[in-house]
Amino acid sequence: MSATPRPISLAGLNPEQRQAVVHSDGALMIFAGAGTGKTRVITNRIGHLVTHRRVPAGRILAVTFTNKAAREMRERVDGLIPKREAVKGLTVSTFHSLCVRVLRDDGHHLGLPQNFSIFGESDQKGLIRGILTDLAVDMPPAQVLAAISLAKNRLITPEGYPEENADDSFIKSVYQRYQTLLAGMGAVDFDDLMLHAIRLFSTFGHVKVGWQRRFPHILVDEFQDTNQAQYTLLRQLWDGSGSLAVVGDDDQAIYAWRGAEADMFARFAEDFPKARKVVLTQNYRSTSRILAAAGGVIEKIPGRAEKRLWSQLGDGPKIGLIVGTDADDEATRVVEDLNVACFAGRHELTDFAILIRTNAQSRPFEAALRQAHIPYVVVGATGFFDRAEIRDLTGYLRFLNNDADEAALRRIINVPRRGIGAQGMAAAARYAADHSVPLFDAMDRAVAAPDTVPGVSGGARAGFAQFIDLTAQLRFDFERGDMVAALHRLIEQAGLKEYWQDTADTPRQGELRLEGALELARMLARYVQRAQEPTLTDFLSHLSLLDRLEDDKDSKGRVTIITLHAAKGLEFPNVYLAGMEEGFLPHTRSVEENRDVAEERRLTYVGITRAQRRLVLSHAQSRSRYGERLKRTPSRFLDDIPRHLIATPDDEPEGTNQELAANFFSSVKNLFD
DNA sequence: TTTCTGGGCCTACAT
DNA sequence: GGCCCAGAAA
Repeated sequence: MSATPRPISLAGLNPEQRQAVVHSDGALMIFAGAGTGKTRVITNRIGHLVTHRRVPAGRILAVTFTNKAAREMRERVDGLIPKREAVKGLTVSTFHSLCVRVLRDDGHHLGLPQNFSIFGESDQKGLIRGILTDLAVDMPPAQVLAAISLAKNRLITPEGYPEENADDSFIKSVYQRYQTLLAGMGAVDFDDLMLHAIRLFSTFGHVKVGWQRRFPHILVDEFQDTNQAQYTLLRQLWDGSGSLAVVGDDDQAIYAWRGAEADMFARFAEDFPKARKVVLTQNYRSTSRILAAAGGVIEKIPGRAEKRLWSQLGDGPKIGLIVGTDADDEATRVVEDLNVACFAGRHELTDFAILIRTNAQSRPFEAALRQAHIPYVVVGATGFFDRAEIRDLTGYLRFLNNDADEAALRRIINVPRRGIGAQGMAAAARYAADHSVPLFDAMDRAVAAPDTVPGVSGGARAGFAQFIDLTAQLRFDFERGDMVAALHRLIEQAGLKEYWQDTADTPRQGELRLEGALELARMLARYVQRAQEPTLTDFLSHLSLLDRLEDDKDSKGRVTIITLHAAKGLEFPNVYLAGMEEGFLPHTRSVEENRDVAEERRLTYVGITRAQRRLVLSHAQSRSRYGERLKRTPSRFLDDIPRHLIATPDDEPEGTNQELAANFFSSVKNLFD
């Protein structure tokens, strides 16, 4: 037993923050405007529970939006409580990670195998594409998938899916079939993680009670972006003993398209009428001008609950406005400004972020930064896991973990080339469907007894045989021995290394692929070292649940390019909000679909409030798309920012000429020191 | 006949 | 980078 740690000090907190931290049992809502010290409140609340109220850390669950946020929160709690042991057993995780844990432990009650696969977006699309092909319907899989995903986030089962019109009935039938296929493969998709956990808790009371007892104290970050499924899970998980604290900012709700409800706080207040309310309004991040600009944009939302943020950080510089003739010009001007500001203000490159609406916007900025020899990171763009070699390797790992995982099997069956094509696979699939056996069994039979599976050519049969031998050997390697060594053998001996080199466009690309593969091997090695009981299943879960924010390079000494959605929760001294024009903010899709532009307004608000000191808005007068030149108009939200906050060409930049000159000479001098 | 290869097209926001 | 289609290659 560890000695009781010394109670943490609450001296640095303002009165509202302190209320939120020391609130005892029951429901608690914390309205935390941008930059008002939300994470501080959560971590201090955890610290307070542990050190003042002697709650064992293992009884506390903190739910965050991303794994990255979870890791940061854990680190901050560690920093708060010097006695490490006191926080041992604390659970900080995302909803999805928590559900994986629940389902690995207790999913067998639902008939879910312990080694179930987790399907990502491309697996889902592949599955849907297959169904649509079977039904001879020509339709983009993404559209059907979006409908299914939205239904799941709203807790609508295939049986409960509406049949009001032909479209609904069609989606319903695809949805039903999709779920059957997933179940047959021992697989769940991302949304299912939530749904299955909910079903598990509602069907098996004793399982629910077990988890409830485990976490009497629950804290939820970014509560405004919780969807119906997540909220339901939360309500199942909390039995009313202990405390349930939800923290968030309805002005920063930007995930309605993912099934988050318009006003989660209102729902919470209805469900827990006795909930204590705390509102945090003192902003510790931004200058008054930035807050005024943000306020101008957000205040226009009809029916919004007014809360005025204030700060003591002074006016700061005026807000910059950069207008480019086209996307490249916008980027060039932004980078020029960034260069000067970095130099004049004696900033680090880390202090700068370029915020974009869509990933496609990053290209011109990357080009301009490269041209200026300024290092940068694009956060969460084409992720590590989208790379061909990584998908090949994880395909193998997934198949070895669960040989019913058809998506993985199809990915790797002809990698490296084994002479198996569409015809061979179609023949095997036909047999599998006719005889209700898994696809892999059909392949196995085609090899063992060639005549039983019609339509498989000699070449394909030889390929199947080769694949079966290889995976049998690999499975043995992974189950018996050192997983890291087994992965290296897979890369070296299964022909993948040669395959990646041979199919690369340039030798350099081949090298990069091998490096990518070795990076995955290092990730496995790190996992094996850290985990108490390393398993392939568990490692794969970790990989599936990694968020796109996590695989980014260290941003030290680099400018950050990041989407508005991914930037939520972050802050930078200098922020460029790019593409402030109709089409991006608000996005064309939100206008076309006649959706509420309020969410676009909130997204702009999120962008503005990332800035600590200097904010620059930029837009382009035209953009070319598919060779076409499109004229662009400035965003309507620009009109909502009070004119006097925006710098005119006559205004002095942050650094005066003298300062500029002084900095120049001192940096030249540094070169010689 | 089946697999392989090259070129055109397209791509919100993401756990 | 993936998908789809057309034509080359085995």
